[in-house]
Amino acid sequence: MKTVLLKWIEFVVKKAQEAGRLTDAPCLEIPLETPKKEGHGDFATTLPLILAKVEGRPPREIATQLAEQLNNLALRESFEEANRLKDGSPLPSFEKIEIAGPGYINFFLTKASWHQELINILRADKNYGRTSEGEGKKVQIEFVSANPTGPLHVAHGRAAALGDALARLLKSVGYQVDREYYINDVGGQMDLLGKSTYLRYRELYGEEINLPEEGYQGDYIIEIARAVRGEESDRYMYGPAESHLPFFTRYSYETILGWIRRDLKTFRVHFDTWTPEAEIHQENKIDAALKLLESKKVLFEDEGALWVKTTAYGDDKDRVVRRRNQKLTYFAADIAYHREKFERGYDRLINIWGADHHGYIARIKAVVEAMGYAPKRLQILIHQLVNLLRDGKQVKMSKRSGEFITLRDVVEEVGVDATRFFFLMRRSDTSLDFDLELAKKATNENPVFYVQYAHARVCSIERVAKDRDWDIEDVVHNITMEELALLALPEEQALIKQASRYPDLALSAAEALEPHRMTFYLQELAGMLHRFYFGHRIIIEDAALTKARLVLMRAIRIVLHNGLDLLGISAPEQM
RNA sequence: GCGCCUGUAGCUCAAUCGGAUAGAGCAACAGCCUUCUAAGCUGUAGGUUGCUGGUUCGAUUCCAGCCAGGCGCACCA
Repeated sequence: MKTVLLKWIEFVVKKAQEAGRLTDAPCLEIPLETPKKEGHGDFATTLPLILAKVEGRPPREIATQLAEQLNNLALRESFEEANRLKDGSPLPSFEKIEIAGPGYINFFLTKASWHQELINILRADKNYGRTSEGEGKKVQIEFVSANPTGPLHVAHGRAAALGDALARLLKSVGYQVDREYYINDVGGQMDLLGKSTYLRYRELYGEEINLPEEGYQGDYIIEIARAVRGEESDRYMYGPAESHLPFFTRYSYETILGWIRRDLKTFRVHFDTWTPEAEIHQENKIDAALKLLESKKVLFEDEGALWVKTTAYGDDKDRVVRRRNQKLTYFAADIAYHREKFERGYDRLINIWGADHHGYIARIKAVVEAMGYAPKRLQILIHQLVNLLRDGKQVKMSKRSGEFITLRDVVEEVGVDATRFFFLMRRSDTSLDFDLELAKKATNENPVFYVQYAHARVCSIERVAKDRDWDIEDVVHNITMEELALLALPEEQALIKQASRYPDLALSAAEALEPHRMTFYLQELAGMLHRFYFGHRIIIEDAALTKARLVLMRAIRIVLHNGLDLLGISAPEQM
């Protein structure tokens, strides 16, 4: 609806420019919003206010002139002629076009236009809201990527929900999306993990142990040690530790990665690719990346270490890629990893990182640019950490001390749907309070139920209608514009309008990488549905009106379903 | 000290790339179930958008400087 209207305005502006009524100033983007106030029409543009400066004329004068052209029937015909070829939806008919305030143009659409949109929703059904703006470009989203040294905790859950919702959103607007998990299976942390398990294992045999300060303290390490004892008995009690540690490292790593995979699966987050850092270290991938940097003349040696001059690209200090002891840094692998991602043919890369990694952005962007990739192609989304509360009191969590609440704990208590919705309700760059007690309540304080209940409610209405011998599918597929004309109440109009905003909302949420907009939208739509339900009966004596309202309900159901689906949340038919 | 993020109703948060009178939920108070699901609905109340300037027709939004909070500033990953 909005898209076609935008095209129409664009068309009129272009014609005006051709006719010399407007200067040829390149009009970047035409603003078109849905006003908050009823009296301001269905859509409004501030275009005249923007043009006023370039034109050197009062905005109202420009508005008057544009409005005249927007009402011009001959122009309209030629637009429709041009547009028909591109399978555009029909241009809505206008009740009136009005000039208001300092120079707004307000569009009032006829009721019939809105009824037509209802039919569009029903026809598109599960595809309603899907667009092709992404033009099939390839996007990769790398997220979670938690170190395999412990179970996923709550903040990882936020990243998982965010990345998955973004993937769904981008896919729905026409991108080809891959989800990727980068496994940091290299480095001192892995040795420490193996050592921690080994010590716990010895402890099981009665030995007094001293876990190193930096070691992993969590009970899950003991759990892994027990598993080793179960499978291997006491064979690792003998001989030097050094010869056993690799086994313990690998065993712990595999066990934990198994947990991570399992928990993500439970959370309904699927990854297309799991890339171990170790893989990057093989096959000379790092050498190749460093050679590329060398050819760009950004590598230099100092004090026996190899550095990359990231300050040349906006970083605040240069970074080491090979230490004095000749070991490569994590950063070196990350450079090679990003190079590989670009070489795999992605148009866009999106990394989702926790706020504690934000200091890393400048250097990775610098190095990407240094390698010759447009820095715009890499977007890094930072999500602030999660404040876990219990009864309003902060729970301090630290993987090292072993005191934390896992994603799994939360999902088991609260459920996948509620957990995902909670994580997605807030903008990612604000910190998130997650009160376990509150979330566990799962009552009406939890907004996911509000939205799901709206969907279930429509389904319930349809069940009752069927009991009373309504053939819903027949009604939905064979409704006519004449029958829909019975939907004349302001509440009905408002519901249709809100539902029609859905495609535009999905698009803007995807473009802004802000899934939280969808949660707010759905709450609004659900609220309108509940209010309508309370004020009006759907199935009534008047068969014609019943028919029209059943169609309206179905349209709302479709939008609620599709919206929840974009968030990876189920739309139950019964609650 | 430097950098990034955030300051909006008592609390948690929105606000459509700068638009018209800044909106929801929770908490509080008063109501609504013989009806298609009360996990719902109706009503009341709540604001100098952290502070001070600037940019312009117009600022919660952009810029500068303060104030407060969070996070980061490794030849760790």
